[in-house]
Amino acid sequence: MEKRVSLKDIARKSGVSIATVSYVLNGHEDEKRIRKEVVDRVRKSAEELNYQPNQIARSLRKRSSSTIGMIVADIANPFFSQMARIVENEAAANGYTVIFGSSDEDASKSEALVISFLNRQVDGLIIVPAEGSETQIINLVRRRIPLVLVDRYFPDINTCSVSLDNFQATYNATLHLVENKVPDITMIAYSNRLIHMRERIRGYREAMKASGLAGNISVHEIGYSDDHVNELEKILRKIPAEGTGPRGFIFATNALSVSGLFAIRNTCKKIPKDISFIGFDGGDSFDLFDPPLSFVEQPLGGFGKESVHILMELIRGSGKITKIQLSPKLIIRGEKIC
Amino acid sequence: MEKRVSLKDIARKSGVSIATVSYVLNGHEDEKRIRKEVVDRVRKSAEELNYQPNQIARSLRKRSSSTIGMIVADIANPFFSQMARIVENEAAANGYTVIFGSSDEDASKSEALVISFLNRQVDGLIIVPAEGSETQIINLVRRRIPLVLVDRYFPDINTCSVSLDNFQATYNATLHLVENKVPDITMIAYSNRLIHMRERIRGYREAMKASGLAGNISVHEIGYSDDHVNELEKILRKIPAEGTGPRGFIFATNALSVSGLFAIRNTCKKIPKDISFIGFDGGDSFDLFDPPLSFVEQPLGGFGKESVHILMELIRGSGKITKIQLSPKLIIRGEKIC
DNA sequence: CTGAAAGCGCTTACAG
DNA sequence: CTGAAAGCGCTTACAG
Repeated sequence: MEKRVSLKDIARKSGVSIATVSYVLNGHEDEKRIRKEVVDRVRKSAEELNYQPNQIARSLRKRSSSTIGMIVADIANPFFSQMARIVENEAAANGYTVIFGSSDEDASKSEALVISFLNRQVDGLIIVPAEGSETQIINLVRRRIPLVLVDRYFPDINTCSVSLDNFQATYNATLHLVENKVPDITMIAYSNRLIHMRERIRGYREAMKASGLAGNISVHEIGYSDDHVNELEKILRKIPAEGTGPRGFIFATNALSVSGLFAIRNTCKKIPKDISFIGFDGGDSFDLFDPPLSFVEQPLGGFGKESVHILMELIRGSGKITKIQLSPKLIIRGEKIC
Repeated sequence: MEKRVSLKDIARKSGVSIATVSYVLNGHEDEKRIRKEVVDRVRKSAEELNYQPNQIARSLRKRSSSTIGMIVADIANPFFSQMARIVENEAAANGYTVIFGSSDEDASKSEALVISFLNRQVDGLIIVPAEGSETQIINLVRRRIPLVLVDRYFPDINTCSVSLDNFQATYNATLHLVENKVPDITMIAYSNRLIHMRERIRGYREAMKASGLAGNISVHEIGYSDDHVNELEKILRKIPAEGTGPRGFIFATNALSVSGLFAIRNTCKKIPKDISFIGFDGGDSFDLFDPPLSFVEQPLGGFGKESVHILMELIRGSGKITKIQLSPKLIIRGEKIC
């Protein structure tokens, strides 16, 4: 690589000190009362030399890198990559760059990323916490690292967080099916202790109870590393061929919803005749279905914007702990298009 | 944030100089012939103080940040987010962190990202170049910045690149339809001067000519910012109701393929009865279709791995320009599942 | 065997 | 109005 031009080069070229150049280029010429003539000379030199500041040097000196770290479960997953895109834009609007990392829902991978990001002196972290990552989160809180948890949080740890009202999400979804005379409703979830999953399951259970269907409660918790489609096919095959109507299925995540669609297709069940389907998050697969499928919509834009917004406040020094819970929207569809 | 422990703290605690601590912690204790006893003392202190190196300071001194910048069109697009994930993993395996940015296929946004990343002293760049970004790429080459272009490249600019054999991809796809007695084949592409698009279109054209179907050549180039689905619906509605068989459609990108599926559904055309469909890249939407849809498969893993691999070589100082062209795979499916 | 010292490229409190 | 100087936390050529 070529040698880069530094403040020193500009200083030499314009016959002033490095300090003066720094003041001018950082817009402190007024408070430092630099002569207009000098200001112009410096600006011109910087322009001519095509000066670009070395952010690393600046970061070291300012003890702030204008970088934030974001840890998601898997950046290849559309739910997270869409969120990442919004975070990227919001951060850029605030003059920040984002480093991303994928934890694969694994606490030790997550910890390695946290350490790597902190060593790179990120100014703050946005984390989709993995199961079992309580210790590392507590550690961050203790060290007063600006931190926002998103999608999930730990009820016992006092941190900023942006999450969905997960209880309401599945509660509403369940009620919707009940109102449509679907009494046999199964919830498909991950076997995961994290709050977002527990709340989604609880929402379903409470709605069933409230509808007098406590006896029909049926929750399947699938392991993260299981063969989802295969597990779901097993469940679907157990449905008696002649029932009293469609059987309801509510899926607790987008990945499970899509696996559900595969299992339904593979077992030749039909939506809506055999199955009343409610997925989680949107996606082309839901929209392309005819009739388009119903789902719980998550406010992705809100997740991204709020988390950056809160993090910026924390970085600027407000010690305020903000916990935001966004409302889900139940998108109901059913009209056949063709 | 708490004050971090530095080499100085360890030096004081173990009663040696900062230099010695640095040597020990960087594994130079043998070549510097540090006494075993001192080595142990330093290691123990570092451990006890829970020392974490400040990468920013190290980067400034070493003039290398162990960070690479990757610019894609849109990280929210699964094609790019999947590639990003592989790049993340490969880079991590080499001790590198990745900063991502989305250009939205806009040369000026891309340039802003390039500048921002260089100011952050990235050691190299992996770029999915936007249309019209030749100048900035030439600039990078001139400055000898380690650089790998991926997905597309500029034939007139001598850079490392990893791309698909795009000509072969659509050539094969077209021949496949011809062999299946589908003579009326339309190519749906972006109106874009970039090589990957031109080659995909050329592959189709040449295959048509080679099959004696030059008279049937039909290419639709859709603007990036147009309403794709709407444009495609217009095209589909022009197909005469009673034809001599299905009409072939080959889509030049994944986004276009998915828009195509929406347009087909919206106009109530049926695959495979009315339309022989060949998409680009995989995806749940293709797999969920019954029968599953055929498509040109891109070696995403290869894109990610090769680009990081080549970039690492460049960073290590090999001046070798490597241009890799990966082979597409035509995935043909058609058996109805239900 | 070990350390003093220079220096990476900045910013900023302080002096004049 | 402007600059000398210290210092952010490291690495490394050099001296002894």
